[in-house]
Amino acid sequence: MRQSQLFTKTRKEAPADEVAKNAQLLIRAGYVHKEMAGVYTYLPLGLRTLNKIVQIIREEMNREGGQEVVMTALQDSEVWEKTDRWDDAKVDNWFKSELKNGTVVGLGITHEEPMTRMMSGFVSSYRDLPRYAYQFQNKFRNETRAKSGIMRGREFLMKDLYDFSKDEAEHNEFYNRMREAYKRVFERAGIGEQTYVTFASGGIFSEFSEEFQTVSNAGEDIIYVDEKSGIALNSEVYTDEVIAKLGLVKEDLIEKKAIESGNIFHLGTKFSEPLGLTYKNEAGEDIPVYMGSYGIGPTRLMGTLVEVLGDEKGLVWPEAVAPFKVHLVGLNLEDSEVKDWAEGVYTSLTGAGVEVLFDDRVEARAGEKFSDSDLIGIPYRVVVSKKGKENGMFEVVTRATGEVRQLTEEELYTDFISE
RNA sequence: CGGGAUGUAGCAUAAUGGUAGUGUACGCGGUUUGGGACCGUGUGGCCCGGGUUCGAUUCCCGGCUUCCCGACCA
Repeated sequence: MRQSQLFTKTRKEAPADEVAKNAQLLIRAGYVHKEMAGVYTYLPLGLRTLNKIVQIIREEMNREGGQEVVMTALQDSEVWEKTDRWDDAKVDNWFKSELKNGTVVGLGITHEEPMTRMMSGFVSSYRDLPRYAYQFQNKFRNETRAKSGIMRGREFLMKDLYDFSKDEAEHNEFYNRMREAYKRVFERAGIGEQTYVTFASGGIFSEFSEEFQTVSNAGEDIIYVDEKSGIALNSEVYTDEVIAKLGLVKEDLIEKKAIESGNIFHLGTKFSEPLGLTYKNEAGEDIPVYMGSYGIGPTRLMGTLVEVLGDEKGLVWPEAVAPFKVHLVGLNLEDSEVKDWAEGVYTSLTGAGVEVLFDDRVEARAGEKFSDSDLIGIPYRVVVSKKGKENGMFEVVTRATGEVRQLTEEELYTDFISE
């Protein structure tokens, strides 16, 4: 993509109404646009990154047998009344509205209910289980206080997967696979090292749920980490009893702030029973389906990456989620020879399938281009200039480390295309 | 939802009971050209409603907005 055609622009100053690092940098770099408190639009660069995150998650879900669907945002209140999650006294963050005929509807806060009801049309025998369905879908939550930029919004993208298993053992087997899948997601997104599987309060079907907590000062949660074992506890279950049960020693636990970047949960028959999702076993008996839920918010994950990896100059994206792999920065483009050379490199790289953002702006000065490049945070900056043209070299800068290399055109192609 | 702030140009800010200045961005002219360079010039603005007042962007009341602290976050 040519930067001269990109409709977004960078800004030197962050908006006064954003304090969160993620919002400041993402807005300055032109990745997101704030519509309202807690509601952000994803712009061309931001959407590319968001889609990369989504794709990583999708691949890992598919690998474990997940089948992708998209459920509706608009929700029928009836199904939620059956599980007693419609009443404002029970769940207070619904956006509610009604149809012209008076039927009461809401915008989905999560999708256990409709997913369970929908599956009841397809599951009737033990032969139909287990099954796994998931989606990427915008959730709406009428939070009393949106904050932390894109980390806690009123409308946000969520991946939610549900497992439909015959019994607890079958569910647990899948749950364990999901834990590993989640680890792979965070690893691939570039924050595996900072992300801990964390014990948290469970629910009626299990003592614990597990959260994926990414250590960051921007976090809202307090966790206690045992660095030797890599086990962590959420402060909500930080008791002597739990510590002993997990075989940990209190003195070894280090308190840290962390962002909840994912969650896996045992649901048991909490939804299948009230919604009538049962199957016939081999003896012909009706048995409620045993369920679990698995959530990751791609938009929150994007914010987490900014919080954890961004520096004073701007965004720093891991290659796997960067909007482009290469930021081709053209200097001295008023010189037609340099321009032709830069265009040739752009054509060669893009022709070989390399994602390139080409800063082809003729009027912008070098300093501005470098600052923009740092802010936008693409992993590799390739500088084409008159100086470089004269000795046949490109300057290649790695954004994350600041490493600078001088490569010939051939070395450049070897480096970026061969893999 | 309780408490505290806030609202001036696309963005960031200043002053002011007599209709507002600066930076940046943007347009034009020129000098520059590897880290947001410079000179000149121009366009562009007081959240909404009510009250006080000869006169309100300014003071008062209400609303809304946004932010912060707390509560909440299934």
